[in-house]
Amino acid sequence: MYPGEDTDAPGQPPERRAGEVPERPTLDGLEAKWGAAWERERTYAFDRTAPRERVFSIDTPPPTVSGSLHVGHVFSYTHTDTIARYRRMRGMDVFYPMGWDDNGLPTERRVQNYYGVRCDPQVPFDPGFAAPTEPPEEPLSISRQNFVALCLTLTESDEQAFEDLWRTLGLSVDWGMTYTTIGPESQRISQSSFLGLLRRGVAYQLEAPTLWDVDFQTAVAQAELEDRERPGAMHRVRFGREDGGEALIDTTRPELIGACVALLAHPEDERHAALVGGEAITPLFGTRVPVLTHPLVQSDKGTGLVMVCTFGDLTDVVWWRELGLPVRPLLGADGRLVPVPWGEPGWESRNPDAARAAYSELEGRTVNQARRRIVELLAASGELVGEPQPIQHAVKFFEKGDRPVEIVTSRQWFIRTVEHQDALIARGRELRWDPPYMRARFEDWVHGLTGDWCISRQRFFGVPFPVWYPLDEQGQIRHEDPILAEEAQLPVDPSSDVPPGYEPDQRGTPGGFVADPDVMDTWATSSLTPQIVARAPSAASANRKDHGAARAGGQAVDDGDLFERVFPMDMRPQAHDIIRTWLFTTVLRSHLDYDVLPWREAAISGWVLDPDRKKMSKSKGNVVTPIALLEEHGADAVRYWAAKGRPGADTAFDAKQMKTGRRLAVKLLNASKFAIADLPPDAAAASHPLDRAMLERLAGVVTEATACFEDYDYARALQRSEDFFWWYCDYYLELVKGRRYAADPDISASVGHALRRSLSVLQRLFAPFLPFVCEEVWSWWQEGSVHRAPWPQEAELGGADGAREAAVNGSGTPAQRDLALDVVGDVLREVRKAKSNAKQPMRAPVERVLVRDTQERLDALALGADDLRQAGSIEIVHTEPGDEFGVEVQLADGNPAA
RNA sequence: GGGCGCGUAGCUCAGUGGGAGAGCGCUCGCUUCACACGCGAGAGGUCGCAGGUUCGAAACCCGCCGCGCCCA
Repeated sequence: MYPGEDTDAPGQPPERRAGEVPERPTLDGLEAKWGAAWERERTYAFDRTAPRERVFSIDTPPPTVSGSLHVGHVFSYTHTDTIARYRRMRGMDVFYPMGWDDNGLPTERRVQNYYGVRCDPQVPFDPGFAAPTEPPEEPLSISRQNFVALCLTLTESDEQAFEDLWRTLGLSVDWGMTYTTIGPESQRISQSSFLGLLRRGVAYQLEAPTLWDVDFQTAVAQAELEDRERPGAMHRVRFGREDGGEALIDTTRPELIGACVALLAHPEDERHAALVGGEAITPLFGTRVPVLTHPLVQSDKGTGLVMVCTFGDLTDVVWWRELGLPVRPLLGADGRLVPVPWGEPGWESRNPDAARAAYSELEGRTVNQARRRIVELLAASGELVGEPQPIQHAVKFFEKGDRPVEIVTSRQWFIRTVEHQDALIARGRELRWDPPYMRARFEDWVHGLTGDWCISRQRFFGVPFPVWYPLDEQGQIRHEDPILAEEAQLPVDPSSDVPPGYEPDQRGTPGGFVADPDVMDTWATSSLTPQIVARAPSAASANRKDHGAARAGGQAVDDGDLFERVFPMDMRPQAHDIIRTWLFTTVLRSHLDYDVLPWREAAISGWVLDPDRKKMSKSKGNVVTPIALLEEHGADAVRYWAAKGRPGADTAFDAKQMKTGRRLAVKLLNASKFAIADLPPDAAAASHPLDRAMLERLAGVVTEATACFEDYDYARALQRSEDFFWWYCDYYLELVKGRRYAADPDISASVGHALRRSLSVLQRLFAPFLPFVCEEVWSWWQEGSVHRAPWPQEAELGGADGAREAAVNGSGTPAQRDLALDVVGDVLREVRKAKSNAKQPMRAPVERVLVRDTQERLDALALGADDLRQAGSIEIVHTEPGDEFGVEVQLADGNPAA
């Protein structure tokens, strides 16, 4: 029960009031109580009038809205929040918005499964459409507009659930600044940036070989690929020659023999030198193909001779481009073999009838089906040499896909990246990386770029390209002559909006226009999160780069100079798995549009692994839901576990750490209650040597924790504070109990002073980690929120105060006082051990203690002997100089115990 | 194949040139006037292996083994 809880109306949390310490403090309910208070008092609101030098801006990762947050999110977002809270207490105005990444394939997939629908752009819009209450057996085909509406509905409820979870976790986000990547502002900025790139020739459209997912039937980007080990087979196939000879090649993709356009050998491979320059003839299809050389051919693989197809893998694309080979595409967008005209130009054959007959066995089949069949055909014709050899090999998959990516020629939008490689490496070196070794991943990725970034997707729930195409008099699309939206129009949906200079009824008519049907890759928008949160002004007609860094020449939209106050931002927190996607693309876009880094620092967090050190994933069934965690342990305890995870390091999920965190939070409640309830009178300064020594130790902790935070080492800051706090509770608080309850205010006031100072500092030291319990204990005796209180400083603890030093007599030098804490602690431990060995309670009286130690340590002991006697219930403490530390304890019952 | 990281007590981890540590778990004890969601005490380690540098190595260097990730 909290103060005032029973008198306030239900649902209305009690107003903050200082000075009341509950009889039985508890952690239960603190999340709801203080979550509501922070909202009411706008504790974390960003002050838009703050000058840039006082702003600390954070480019928070917008979590993908496709179901639920998992414990890995809780982990890394907590790291960011500890930094945000630290900076806020340091007096910074923290710009800390939250976003939701809701556009893109994950949402489409979720909507498909949740409602049992599929998007079919051919289906007309149904204004009265309502989603089925139960997903039907067969997916329902619905229009693009209805599909997008369902996506918006579902993401909205998901986003509310996400926000609730983040509030319960205690993220100190300004919830008045939330954005979504499908929202109008994101669309405007995304389209505006795209148009700028297009005008400057940095974005371009090209009909080209493109990585293609045959299930989603969309282009995908290099960054979205992953290798998966899959079983395959190496087939040795005999090609013919005009002179009747043969050429043997090895391939894992015999189904593409019909698409073969050349054979290649390494230029220095003597074995095939005679063949090079001549021609070979494909089996089954009888097509003549040239035999050429290229340095990328690996002579040690198979026969050293490879076939180049349209297109079996990315290397085929390189060869096709560099050797100027023709195309012979066999694969359709759905991953099946398309009909082709054998015998006609481009599909020449020595025997078109045989080619047609063989191909009829393959046409319309999937890649796998065609592969099985062609192996049978090759075996029957004697052109398969030996048996296929089973192998394990890495196959490229779209990271969200179920079948290997294919390479299909199609018209797509690209952003130039390859020519900026050097500049991007240089940007990566300007950036501060935490931990520093993460930069290697960025450089690896940039060095490995093989093509420009394909940003168009043949999907539905995304930001559309703000582009239409004119139709000529025959109704043919003139792709080379796109009509661009005007800045003032943005955001536009070209499928419903009309381009400048046209009428709506000209859509799809000869001489009229059609919309670009594609949407942007989700990263094409996510890469602009700094611009989105900062509400980047439109570029208008001028391009941004012409106006210099971070100073767009265009008109402000509605937030005036917010952009200039927060951009470039201070920190980008994110996990290491999306360095090649989110981090890379954000650096790229900022470089291209503003010629500047988007942020000063990238703080890279690790993953949460299950106790077997495997990545947590739904398919393994080892996912822990954050809500259950928060309910079981409480937000502060979960945050404690997260904050123990060092920057960049993967961390095993460990509920025991949460129990430890809860223990710490409970300890803070009880220690605060002990210290604050019936506080002794205050003094101008601590006069007792042990009080002063404790404060001096704490000053050292403050210095260290501050340095850790400045170095982004929140975990060590917590560790140092915690180490001190447990010592403080176990030794200091026990030692001073006698003086704390002393009737003489001259004695108790020194403790009163020390307790006030230390508790205040400790509550603030823990505030970034345990925001709920710290706010609770702070509210018992202080005005305002602890999260708006100043970060503690050494000077508060009177450490280096020369005047005060002189005013207090008999408390030794700082070194002697600190030693006194050690020696008193050592002796107390021995006394406790004696009682423990004698199976006596700790309060059991001790008749006599003899301490043998060096004179220096005995002198120090004298400074705290009174407190030692009290804490150990010791009658007399004798000392005896010696070389070795030793303690003899005489318990009051007469039995020597040690 | 290249790169990065990791390997310390049963578990999770801290410790970067000079005493091998913490929490949890385990054993024993204590209803001590803030706290039994507690307190006290104790047991437990050849610091992955091998070599080198050094007066001195868990730490620095070299090699190997194992695990994870990124890239090809």
